[in-house]
Amino acid sequence: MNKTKEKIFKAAIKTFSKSGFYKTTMEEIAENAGVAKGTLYYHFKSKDDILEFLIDEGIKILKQEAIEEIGRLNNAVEKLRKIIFVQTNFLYRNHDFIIVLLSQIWGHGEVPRKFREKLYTYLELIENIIREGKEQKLIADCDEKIVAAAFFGMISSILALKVVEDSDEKFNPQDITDSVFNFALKGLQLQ
Amino acid sequence: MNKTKEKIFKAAIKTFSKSGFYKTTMEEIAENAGVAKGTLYYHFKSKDDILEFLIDEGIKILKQEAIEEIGRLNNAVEKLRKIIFVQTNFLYRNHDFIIVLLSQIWGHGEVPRKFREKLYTYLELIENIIREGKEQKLIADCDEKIVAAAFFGMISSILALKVVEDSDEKFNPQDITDSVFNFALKGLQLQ
Amino acid sequence: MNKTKEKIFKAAIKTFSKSGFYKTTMEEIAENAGVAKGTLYYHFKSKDDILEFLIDEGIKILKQEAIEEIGRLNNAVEKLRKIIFVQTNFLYRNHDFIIVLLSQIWGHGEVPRKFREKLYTYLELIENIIREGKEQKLIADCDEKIVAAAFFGMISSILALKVVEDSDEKFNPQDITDSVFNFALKGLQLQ
Amino acid sequence: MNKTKEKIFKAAIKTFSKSGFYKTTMEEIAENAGVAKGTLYYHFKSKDDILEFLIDEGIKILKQEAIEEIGRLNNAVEKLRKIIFVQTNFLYRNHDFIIVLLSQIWGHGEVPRKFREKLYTYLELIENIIREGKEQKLIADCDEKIVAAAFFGMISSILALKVVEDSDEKFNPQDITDSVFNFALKGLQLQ
DNA sequence: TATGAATGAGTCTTCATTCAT
DNA sequence: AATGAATGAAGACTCATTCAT
Repeated sequence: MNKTKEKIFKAAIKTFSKSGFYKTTMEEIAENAGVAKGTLYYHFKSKDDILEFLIDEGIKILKQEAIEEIGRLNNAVEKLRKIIFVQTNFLYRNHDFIIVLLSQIWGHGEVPRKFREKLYTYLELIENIIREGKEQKLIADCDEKIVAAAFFGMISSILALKVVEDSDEKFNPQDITDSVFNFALKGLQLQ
Repeated sequence: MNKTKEKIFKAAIKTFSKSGFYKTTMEEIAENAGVAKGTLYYHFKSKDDILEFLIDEGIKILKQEAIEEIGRLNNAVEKLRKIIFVQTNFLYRNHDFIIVLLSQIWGHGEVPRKFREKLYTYLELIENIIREGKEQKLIADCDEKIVAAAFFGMISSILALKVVEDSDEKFNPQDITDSVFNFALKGLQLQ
Repeated sequence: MNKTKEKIFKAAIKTFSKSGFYKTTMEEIAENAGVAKGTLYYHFKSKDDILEFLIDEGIKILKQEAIEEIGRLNNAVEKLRKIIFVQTNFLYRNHDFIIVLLSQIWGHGEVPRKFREKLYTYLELIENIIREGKEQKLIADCDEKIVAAAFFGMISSILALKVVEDSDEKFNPQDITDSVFNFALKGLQLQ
Repeated sequence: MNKTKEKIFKAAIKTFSKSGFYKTTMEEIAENAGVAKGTLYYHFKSKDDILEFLIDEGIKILKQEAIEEIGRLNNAVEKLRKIIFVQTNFLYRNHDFIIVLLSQIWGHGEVPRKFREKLYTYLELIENIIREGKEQKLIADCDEKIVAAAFFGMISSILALKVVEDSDEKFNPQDITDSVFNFALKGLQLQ
């Protein structure tokens, strides 16, 4: 990704998350990127194309980070803790990305469907860990697909609802990871 | 809500969930409702107004159902199980609503913020139950806000991702409720 | 064709012939028609659609006039004289139309091809007369298709080149008809 | 005309005739010429300039060929036959040129007017021959301007309508010349 | 209550042209 | 001589909204 394209990329994420995809105009993106409107079209086919590129790129990076961190571990439970941290941390650093993503993946249309497909490639990582954990007798019987969806939705909601709202100082990736890990692994119920 | 207004209301939910709020035109809503475009403006101030009405109505009903079901119970854990069921069941019956909601609540803008405020009135129900459970020594120490957000995101994601995608016959509200309840209360880890 | 559509129709012909199809803006057409830009799109799908409608309509009228006038006659040579007059007269009254038509029918593209197809339905009238004349032993052996194309091109050129250029008072439909008829029937050569 | 300029020239004719002047982009011309977009501007002032150059060049060559061929003859009727052949043959070899020309010379605008002026210098050749023929008592009384326009329109139409459409094997310059000559000199009417 | 023709502000997109290299 | 990234003016088109009937 060359210099100009990256400026556009960053401006687009910021602007989409601030105003939403549809209320964002190409004019605005160009302004925020410090280039002329026509330049956007030199680097991207269309406004839709910017969105797709942005979601592609985001999920790709999230997946890469997850794969790298998980690779070194053997224990499925430890992998889960790690993946919670990676996702939390990534969304914490890129909360604009998660806002854009969450605004675009729902619905019956062709576009949200396409974006969900991309997301699934990430969810599969989680599913695999769950499956592994069940084989290792570390994780209880459950439907991996449901659990993967639950993980994604849980973390994203927490981050998107919270990050957007308050800027609570104690609201940091490590604390959230701990909360979510406890919740997800041990459950809420006192034994 | 009179007959015509209800026709519009239903057409709007269906159309928003199918094409998204922005790609949906007033023309389309009118067509699907079987009325003329002008009629929409007799019953609603604007397109935004239809959306707001629709989200208001949805959250109001979800809350009502939850309050009714929970009212009879004392045990916080049972209340949680119930609320999982109510939300699952509601979203199962009204998956178009959750699609619309999930597409609109994220972002820094004034509109998503307004909708989040409405959602919070529902999340508070969950927070209260958690708090109650902690007092009853049934539920472990945790951050209620985070847990409420987690519950909402978890269930919504499962429903929105699944319902839209496959039409798995065994994918029914009761099974999902059980899965989610087990997951949330006992955690994934084998003891 | 209702009142508004007709206003647009007339403004479009005038504007296209003055500035050419591509240099004409929808704004201009709207101004000349005395309506708002959006109104154009209420009555026509697109700028291309206006052009197509206009060419359809023009050729339809030209054909109707020709058929009406020819119907009463039996002699193929008289029919030819009549058709020369009809075409000359029509183009004289609608010189803006012929300018638009002649600017659009050439080329390998899909659009000019479509317009030529429409024109052919008129040229067939001429071909039939030629064929008839040959059967009646009034007209010499020749290729009808070539002659029909020649007739059309000859008359159109004269009208388009002349009408546009000078406003010669003696330049009237009847005189041109006589010239063309003499030229076409008797040829240039002195016997 | 150097090598690069000629590549551009040829690419331009081909592309203009294929897509029309307005739908043709500088990008396309550059691609078809195998050069970069900027290079077009090294050799031509603008897109309009390419068009003008191309029409200038075409008419210049047509005129040159006509003058050369006619020069050797004395008889006006033979000159006419020759000029029909030259024009037919030229347009047959350069049908892309005639398509471009015919698409650009009509209309009230400044540009088509300018191109018509260029065309007139060719039409004058025909007018002169007619005038000469009348003096030689070989050609009947007629309006030279009208006849010249008729000749041009007739031949161009035949070529442009036919050449573009079918690739009839018997459709060759010599046969067309014969048809047109017979038609123009002796007329259609059986004596 | 309901209609639908008309509106015009707002946007995406195209593309000829420029210019530093 | 040639390149191609960058520009921004211009234009087609959309669509929420209005209003006379």
